[in-house]
Amino acid sequence: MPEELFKTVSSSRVSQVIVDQIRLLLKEERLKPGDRLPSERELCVHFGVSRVTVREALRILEASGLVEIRVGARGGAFVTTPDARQVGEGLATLLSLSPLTAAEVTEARLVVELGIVPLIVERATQEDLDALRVMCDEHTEALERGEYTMELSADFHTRVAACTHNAAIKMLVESFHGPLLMSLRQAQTVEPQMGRLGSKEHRDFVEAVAARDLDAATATMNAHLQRTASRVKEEHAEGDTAG
Amino acid sequence: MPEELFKTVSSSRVSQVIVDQIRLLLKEERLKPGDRLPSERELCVHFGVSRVTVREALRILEASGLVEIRVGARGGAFVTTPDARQVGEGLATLLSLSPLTAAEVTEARLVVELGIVPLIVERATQEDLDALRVMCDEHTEALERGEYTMELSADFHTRVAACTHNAAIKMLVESFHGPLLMSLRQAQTVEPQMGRLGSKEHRDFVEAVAARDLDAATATMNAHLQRTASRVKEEHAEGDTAG
DNA sequence: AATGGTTTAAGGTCATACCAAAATACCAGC
DNA sequence: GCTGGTATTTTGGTATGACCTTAAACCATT
Repeated sequence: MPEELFKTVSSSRVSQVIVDQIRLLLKEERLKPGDRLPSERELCVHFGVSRVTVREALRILEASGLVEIRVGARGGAFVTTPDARQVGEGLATLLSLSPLTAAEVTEARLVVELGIVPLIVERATQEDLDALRVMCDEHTEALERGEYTMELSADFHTRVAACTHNAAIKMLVESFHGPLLMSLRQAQTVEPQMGRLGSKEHRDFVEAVAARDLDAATATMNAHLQRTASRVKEEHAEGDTAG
Repeated sequence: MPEELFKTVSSSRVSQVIVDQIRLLLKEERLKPGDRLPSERELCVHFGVSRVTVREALRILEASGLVEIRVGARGGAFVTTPDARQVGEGLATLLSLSPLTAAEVTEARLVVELGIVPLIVERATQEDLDALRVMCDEHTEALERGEYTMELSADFHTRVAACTHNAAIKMLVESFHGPLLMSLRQAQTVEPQMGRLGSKEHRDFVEAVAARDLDAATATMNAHLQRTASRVKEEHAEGDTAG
């Protein structure tokens, strides 16, 4: 008896069916960001299910980052505009719970951030360069005041990624520097000389990009990232995999 | 009156509080993959809330890919082992709804898959090479039978990424080739000569890696990816950004 | 005009009941 | 003794209906 005759009876949850329907509407753009779904009670009669079921569906959609739920009059479920921050955050959440070592994530980061240097050298606009230079100045000042944090460094790397003018890449790098993933790395405080060196490398990189000097830019970024990587490794005392 | 006296009362959702608590247990590894949470009714009395609330919390955790819910006796919420497939899927869901163009994603993919070639050349084991060769043979056969699909190609790239022996990178590449993201790209069917050429490039790449020839491996992969990229671009008729 | 209460629409929570599915235990029949 | 069906129990899934909280809008008083 060919068992292909019987399609796996998917007695999936009613709430899941509702989720799928709404998700489909989103995909087909029949629901656009900012739109408001009917109220829970309206959805009940619309789908012919109880409010509990509708609410479960909304919880799932909310957890997936597809809708945002506001209470009060004029409240309801609103389709969210999917921004990079959210995507990166969701990614980071899963990453932080997956069995990845800090060394692995750092290496992945190294590949990406080094791989995009050619794009940056090629595409960075004057605006990009100005913004980066301003950032470097601010960081120098923060350093003087002893207020230089990893977060500032992360901001720099994120802004650099934006120079590719590729939203996917920007998103990727942002997720590497996301808040949740940052907590993975213990090195929140930066020793003064460390920060000073890192800050100088940032500035050198910007100038190399400004000069459209791919080799110099790559070399600078490479040295910068390798130094960070080795720090992560020694912190975790498992620096025996990489050659 | 100094208004700092009053701290903003945060009356977040009860279900969210429960989610946070369980998430914390996961993060602290007091709950490990495979563990089973108490039944819904037990959680009710434990948290002192109603079953509806507990269920909403479970829906959120389930949607986040942290637990899996099974029905029946001995059912309940089980902590999932976070695997790459799941991570990639969640990522792809958001990506497919974010305003990323296929061209952008393709470029990001190009950066990553090209950037990891040095790692692969350095780290690929004999097992890796054997597996890749077997894969190439199978693909050739599939090609003869006219059964060569994009999925097979995706499998190859995923297996290649695994040669880095870095779970983060493997996960990243997998997410690029995930099922949902695949649906973004229309090119599901592969024209015979296209598949033949791609398949040959796969094989050339493997041999270059086997010979530990970084330049050849990079060049081969680059050509292969560039060809794919240009196809995506022409399909979307917006190939005017890249130089 | 500004303040403060009231209405109203919406989500948030609770309690109870019943249904469905899955694992187990048990029991009849061969 | 083994097989196959049936009952029970455990657990999630759904439905109702009620009540509370929030936030916006509306209105009345000063």
